[in-house]
Amino acid sequence: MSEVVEKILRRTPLFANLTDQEMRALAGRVSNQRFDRGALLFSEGDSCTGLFLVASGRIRIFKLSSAGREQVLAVEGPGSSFAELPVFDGGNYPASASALEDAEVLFISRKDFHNFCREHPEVALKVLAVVGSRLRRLVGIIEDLSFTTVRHRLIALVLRLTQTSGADSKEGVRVELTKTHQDLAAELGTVRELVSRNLSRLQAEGFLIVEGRRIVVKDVEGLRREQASSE
Amino acid sequence: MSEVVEKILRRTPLFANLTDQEMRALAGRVSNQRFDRGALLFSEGDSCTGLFLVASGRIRIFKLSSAGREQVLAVEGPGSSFAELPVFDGGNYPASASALEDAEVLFISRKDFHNFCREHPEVALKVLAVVGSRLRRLVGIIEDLSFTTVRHRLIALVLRLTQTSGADSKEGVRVELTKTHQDLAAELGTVRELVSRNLSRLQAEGFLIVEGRRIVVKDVEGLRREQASSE
DNA sequence: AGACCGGAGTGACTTTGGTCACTGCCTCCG
DNA sequence: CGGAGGCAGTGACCAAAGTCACTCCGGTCT
Repeated sequence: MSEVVEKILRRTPLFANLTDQEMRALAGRVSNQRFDRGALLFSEGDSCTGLFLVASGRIRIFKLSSAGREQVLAVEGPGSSFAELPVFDGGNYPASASALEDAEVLFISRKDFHNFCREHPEVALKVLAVVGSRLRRLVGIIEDLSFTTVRHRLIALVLRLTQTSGADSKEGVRVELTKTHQDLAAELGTVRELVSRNLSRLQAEGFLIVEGRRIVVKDVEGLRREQASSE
Repeated sequence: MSEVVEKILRRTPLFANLTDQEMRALAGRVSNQRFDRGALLFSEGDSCTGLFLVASGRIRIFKLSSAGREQVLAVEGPGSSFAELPVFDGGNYPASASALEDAEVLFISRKDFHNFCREHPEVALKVLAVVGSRLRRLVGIIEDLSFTTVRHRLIALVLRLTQTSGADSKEGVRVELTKTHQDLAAELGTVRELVSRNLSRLQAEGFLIVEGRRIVVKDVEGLRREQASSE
């Protein structure tokens, strides 16, 4: 197992450039967990036991409202760490985490990671950098929620997908929605119905075609203009 | 000047328990700036030159939308640091900062602070703790924006004020709004008019009395119940 | 095949948020 | 003293967000 763990550690930016020896020391303290799709890794308010690293699959970090609505804060893929922060400020997890797909996750206990950072100042600085980008993302979410509409956010999400996983075809850029409308709603900070309606409206306006869980974007430029005009 | 600077540094949690010698080394690298009420310390997108510490006054960190609306992310008082993060991830400031009151601020350049953290791993860990609570606050803002109404947030703000700066009187708890409705709106993520209207409504419902820029909360328990019922 | 279930689409409606325009009220200042 | 400018309150709208209730569809389990 240890070699596998080391391979994964190498791939995570946090630990990318440790010496072999340091790596081995760290790997020894790491445990390995599996989660089925949909499983809960921890809930908001749980006391923080340590740091997680994603080995495979994707993990969704989210808030749950008392009315049952969800707001996604981040989705972390292989190589990403999460829950770094409660490790340091000693508080509880501020949000919940669940597996978006079957996932493998590495785990380092609070104490072990703490000590490791103390011995390796560069790692602490790396953590700060990672946390910095996390903070930027949160600020971005706040900006979106505070200043824009669901329509705007949906367009942004579609455009992002065309860039990251779009496939050109005769009629436009083909994009797979891997998730349900429910999931999309949680990412956009709204409810299922509004996702559905707004997608329909974009189709009616000729920007894209909805084919079940696949979308063909016919007018990428048009969407860009739409988005820019409401900013 | 150096002694004054040291006194302030002692008061900021980040550097509270350095040795005298370390403190002197740090103090030598710190510069001192004054800002008038309303002055801009930096704007979103500016490249990050270093870390700030508040010596006196309060600093407002906020986002500005293209439509001219503001969303406050944090208000930092004496002893707090801000803009720690861009220092480490090398990016630009993700938000703007202005002085809510006349303020004195200490400044440490990116490079100096970076080096200092490298030499003093405990400081890096402290920074992580500070950043952790910052992240918690941002998550709280997201939660509020995504799940609650303006009314709810306003009630929460009033209740917070009664606790931190409320003065009991015959008719209820007296609270000073030091800021304009415009400012409150920016903190709540809405517009001036809604603050005004919601305050009026709370008054009509008998929870409080508005007397210019002062509020007398007549029914703290009632407000608590209102808030709980919509969560 | 039939039953069931989760996801999706949608009509009708309510509530909330936001905009515009205007009024009135201070306070500061020439 | 009188005007200017900033802040606050409000009525009349309008648009976006959210709710409820239902239908439809496609897969899958038995």
